[in-house]
Amino acid sequence: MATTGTDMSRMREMNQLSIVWALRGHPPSTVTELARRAGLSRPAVDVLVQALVVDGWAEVEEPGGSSVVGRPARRFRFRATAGHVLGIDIGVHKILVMLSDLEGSLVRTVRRPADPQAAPEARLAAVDGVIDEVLRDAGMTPGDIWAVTVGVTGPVDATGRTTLSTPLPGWRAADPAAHLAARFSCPIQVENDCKLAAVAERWNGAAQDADDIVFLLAGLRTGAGLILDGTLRRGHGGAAGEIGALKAVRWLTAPGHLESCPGIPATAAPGEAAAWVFQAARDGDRDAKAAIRRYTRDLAVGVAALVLALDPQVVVYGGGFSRSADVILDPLRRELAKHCLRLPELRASTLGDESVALGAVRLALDEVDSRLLSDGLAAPAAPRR
Amino acid sequence: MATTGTDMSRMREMNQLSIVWALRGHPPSTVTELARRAGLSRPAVDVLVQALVVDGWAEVEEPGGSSVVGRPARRFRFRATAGHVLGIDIGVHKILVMLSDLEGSLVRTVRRPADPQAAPEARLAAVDGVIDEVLRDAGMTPGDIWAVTVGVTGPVDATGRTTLSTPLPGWRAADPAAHLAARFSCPIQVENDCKLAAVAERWNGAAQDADDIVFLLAGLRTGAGLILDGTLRRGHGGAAGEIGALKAVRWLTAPGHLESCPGIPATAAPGEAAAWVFQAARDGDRDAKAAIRRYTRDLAVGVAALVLALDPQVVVYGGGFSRSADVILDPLRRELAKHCLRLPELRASTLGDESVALGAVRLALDEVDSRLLSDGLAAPAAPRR
DNA sequence: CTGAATAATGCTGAGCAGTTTACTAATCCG
DNA sequence: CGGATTAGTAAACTGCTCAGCATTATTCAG
Repeated sequence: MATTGTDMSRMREMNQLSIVWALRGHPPSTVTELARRAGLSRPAVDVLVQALVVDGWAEVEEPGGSSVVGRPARRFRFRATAGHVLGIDIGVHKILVMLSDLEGSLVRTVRRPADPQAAPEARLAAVDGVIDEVLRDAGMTPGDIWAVTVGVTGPVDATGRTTLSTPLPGWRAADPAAHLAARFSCPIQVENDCKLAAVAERWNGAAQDADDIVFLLAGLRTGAGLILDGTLRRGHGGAAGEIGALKAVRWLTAPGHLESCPGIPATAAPGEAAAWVFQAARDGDRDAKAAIRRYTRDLAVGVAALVLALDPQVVVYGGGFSRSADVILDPLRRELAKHCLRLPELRASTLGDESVALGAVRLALDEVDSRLLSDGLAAPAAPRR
Repeated sequence: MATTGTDMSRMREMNQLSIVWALRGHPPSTVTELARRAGLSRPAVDVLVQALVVDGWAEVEEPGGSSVVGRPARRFRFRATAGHVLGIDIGVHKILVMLSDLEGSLVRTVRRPADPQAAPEARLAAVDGVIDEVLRDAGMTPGDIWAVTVGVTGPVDATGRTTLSTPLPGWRAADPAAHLAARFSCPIQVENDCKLAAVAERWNGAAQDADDIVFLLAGLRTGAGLILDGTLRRGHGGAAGEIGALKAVRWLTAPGHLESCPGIPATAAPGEAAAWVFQAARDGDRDAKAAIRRYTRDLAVGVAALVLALDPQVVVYGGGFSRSADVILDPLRRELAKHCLRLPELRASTLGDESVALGAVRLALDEVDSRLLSDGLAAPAAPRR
């Protein structure tokens, strides 16, 4: 614990930050309200917030129709558009780019299908194209972006590479951070998709109230992201949550139970077989229900391992299959109960397939915040690496 | 992130704390050295440290034989004896109580064997006896103790009970925190033994350099404690690390491979069978080596689950069997390699069976520190709950 | 033994940030 | 139009840190 000494300029910086924190996430506020929220006196807040306005971090909203007696107060608002961040999901089948302001409001979202077989260079070129489109639509340049976070499939090491394993063809040698660094001078972060989705569910999704979360990204592949004590846990080498690699955990073969269900029309594409099974189960099909039971039985072993290892409050079921959570959660819960000491809540994702990109946005915003805390508030500007 | 406003008195408090932090863990220091460490000016440090001396947090060491030219500097030292904490290990076979000063130096350690069959009341009475002995030897009263942490076997919930499971007879209904609260008015914490041992290994043991640690408490029972990003993780219900409850993980039966090893003398007590096998393996006995292989094969499944779930930097092998780590680590490492994506370092505990009590001391000290950070430095006194 | 050299201490004034208090300004309502 | 109410603002005050300089205690050379 390295408590470091403080002088008065640092104190002012901290107080200015506390005003920023009091402004954000609230409707436009009067000086009095800010003073109460930040625990400072009115005159002090007045001076600080004026400085924030001058620097461009805040803006005044001239008083509207105030229905109370007395002199109407100026209301100050955090200038969320002072900076923007990008959250990018590079998936096997799609590329999703989100542009967000500093408060997390999405300015622009563009989704493009991707060729599952595309080589890394082609995939990254496609990403560049989507980014260009987003920036053009928003009238921005790369210099306006303060942080970029990219979600990819597979465990991500400290350099932003996925050297251990990934289903994206050729991707083990790819270096998306280096690729983006050529265009963006701001901090660039690459992160595993499951981890980002977990972050998103805690931010805006199904687990906003929980501090200990296991997120399952369930689809034709299965992965997990872990949030403990409110913070994403990556593990020493960035490979936390890769319980699916354990042979005793049948995550690799679990979705096969769905695809091998009797009755699937021969015309169904590989990705559609599972959806057919889920629909059939909803309609009461016995074979489909049995297939789901087999799927959840295999899935539950790995989930139980995570639950027993981490004792989370909530397990969020997300990913492509989460649309069919209505027919999966109950069987899964029953299977889990057989293994666990204490059963956590089991919830369905509310963010669907936008969770990865949303989590990327959140992590990029966190990066901006941590720069603010360490470097203080100079006039708003894109941080450099 | 609730950044709160700061005024000048709070700033002084923080600076005083930063002086305390700069004093602790260093040899007696001059004002100049403190100023450098705390990032403050000499005059400021001078005033602050004098106040600390007046309040009893620090003491002056009159200059000894200084061999340098010039006026000899006063040297200040953290008054570690201003307060003390207790770390208590309530084991199945032993009770271990450690009295430590605020710097973590052990003042007094007393170990007593315990009856494995003792009922909770008898066990707690025995604990009281050991505590009395420790306090008497040190010339202290319960009022001199600032924090108490107790280690017990089994997952501990938020109230300090072990309602889920524990091998201590009748202990599920026991409430050691309430029992101790009758005598101590300071904060009392109950924690799982594996978790405490993990804390100790990071503090003073085999994993001081690591932030992500899986600690194995291996003996006739097997358990785990997790440290992630430098902090003990308890899980939402305090049951993190209980991977041994998973049926696919054969931790319950793993030690049986050792006890059923052919060649064990019939005279050996149950607890000594394992030790005999380890010694026989050292001497080259094939059966013993095979038994160890079977043991590590079963152990490795659960360890691999933890490693894959958390991706730690280090796995520490501790507990009763850790004395025989020389014949266990290599086979275990080989088995682990079969399961894991990335093999963490595997190390033997250096604290042996004192780790639980030491971890309890560390957690009690952490409790004191967090009180200091939140309540500030009044004159040193035992905090109340 | 004395005085120069050295290094730490202690003191004083300047500067800065936030608080308190009192006063002025703007609006609503009767 | 005046009183009530609330917001903004100026001045005095407190408390803190810092820089610089005088003071003090010690060593060492002559």
